[in-house]
Amino acid sequence: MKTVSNETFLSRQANDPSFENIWQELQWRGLVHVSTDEDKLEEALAGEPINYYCGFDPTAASLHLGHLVQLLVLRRLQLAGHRPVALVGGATGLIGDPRQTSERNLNTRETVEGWVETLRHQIEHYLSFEGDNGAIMVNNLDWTGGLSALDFLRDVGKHFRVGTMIRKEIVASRLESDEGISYTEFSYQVLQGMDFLELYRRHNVTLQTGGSDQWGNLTSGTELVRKVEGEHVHALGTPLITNSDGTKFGKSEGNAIWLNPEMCSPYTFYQFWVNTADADVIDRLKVFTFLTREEIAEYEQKVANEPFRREAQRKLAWEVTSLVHGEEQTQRVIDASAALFGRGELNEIDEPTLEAAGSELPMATSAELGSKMTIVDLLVATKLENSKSSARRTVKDGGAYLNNVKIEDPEEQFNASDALHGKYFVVRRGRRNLGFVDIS
RNA sequence: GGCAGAUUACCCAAGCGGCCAACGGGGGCUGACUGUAAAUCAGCUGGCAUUGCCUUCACUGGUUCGAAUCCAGUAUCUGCCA
Repeated sequence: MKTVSNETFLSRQANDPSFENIWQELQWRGLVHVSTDEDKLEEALAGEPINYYCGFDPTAASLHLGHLVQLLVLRRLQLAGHRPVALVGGATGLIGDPRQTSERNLNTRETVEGWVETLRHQIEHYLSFEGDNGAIMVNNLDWTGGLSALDFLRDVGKHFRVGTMIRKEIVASRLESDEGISYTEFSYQVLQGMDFLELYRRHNVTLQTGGSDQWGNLTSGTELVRKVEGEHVHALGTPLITNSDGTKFGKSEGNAIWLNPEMCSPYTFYQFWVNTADADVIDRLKVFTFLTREEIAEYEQKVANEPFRREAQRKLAWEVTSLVHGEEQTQRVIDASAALFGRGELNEIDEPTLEAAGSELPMATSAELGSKMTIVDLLVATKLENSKSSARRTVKDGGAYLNNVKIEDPEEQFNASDALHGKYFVVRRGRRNLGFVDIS
């Protein structure tokens, strides 16, 4: 989706000029958790443009919010004049980095190939490919795909000490767990190290960024470049984004917040941000928006003085949703949210507005329902519930609403005469989970 | 290659022949209270044609009136030995 208008959109982004340099700004935004020699890195980033990279492994059909943090770090550095190299892990995605919990199931080559393409398109949306420091896109399969196992062991393996490798935090914890770790996943850090070396040689890349959970893999690269090329290159690890209440950031209803609108609707995406807790909203503005230090300070005041207005949450949701889905789409979901969450009566909303709002929600049509329907049928058809058992439970709990009216009888039948404008139902589960049914 | 042990629902984890759709905790959902926030308290948390039935305790087969629980084989993992 790289278009001219995308470049226009990107051209409106800017770093905060009140900072002495980009390093200072990254620190203030809370984006630096660990790094190699801090003074030298700050110096490098404050000086002549450098080339830097971040890798994205195709382990799913879309990037998610964790990746967005990395994309924004890439973009902020690009805005500071440096050249980003975005790496898609066509090779590393075939292996999978070790996770804390358990060994991964390998995906097929075809699957990974497909995901490489979708990730590529997603990444292109966030970086500028124009101008002196236009981004470069690479795939690590290009330099590993043709490498024989023997060459790999002789040319690369020799530089890696097993003692160092097993001391990496993630490897050590997996070794100690009941699960253990396969040779495949154990080798992941070698592949990532190779990437840094390769990019240093091809594009003079001297900095790798990534999540702090990737720290072991990042240093694997800096060490390899030092051993082979005698050069001290840099690594920067961003902190894990956490919620103040201890829950995992970036999930809604147990599902990841994906950047792909097919996998997470813009409406759901927007709602996710609007629901950010007061205690977290300022941190989120720093990480996920280009608002300046001064602007964020104003929102901090607003959260402190009149939290019930939720202005910081609304601003955050607007900024991030338009970054990912565009302003036009964002305006549509805001209008939908206003109509459906409004205090007013649903049947006072005019038909076009209601229809537009509904189209942003999980939707069902009469084709999926009979002429007679119960609240249980409607909850399941709109996918607000996975099963009738679970829908019945919600009704029993008192959390089921049809057109803003609580429904307490799971057997009660509804038909067109109960619908808004004779054809629409707004189905709700709990306080804020909405679905839409069109029976026209 | 040898020996010993493990495999339970989203995660951790109990159960060791019937009282097991399976204790407990985490997570999640819903309600009360609210500001589409947090905290707190309460209920719920396999499916369906819901007073009943069906599928589930790694997999396949067996013993038994009856198995998550016993036996055999298979797979995967862990530890020790080689």
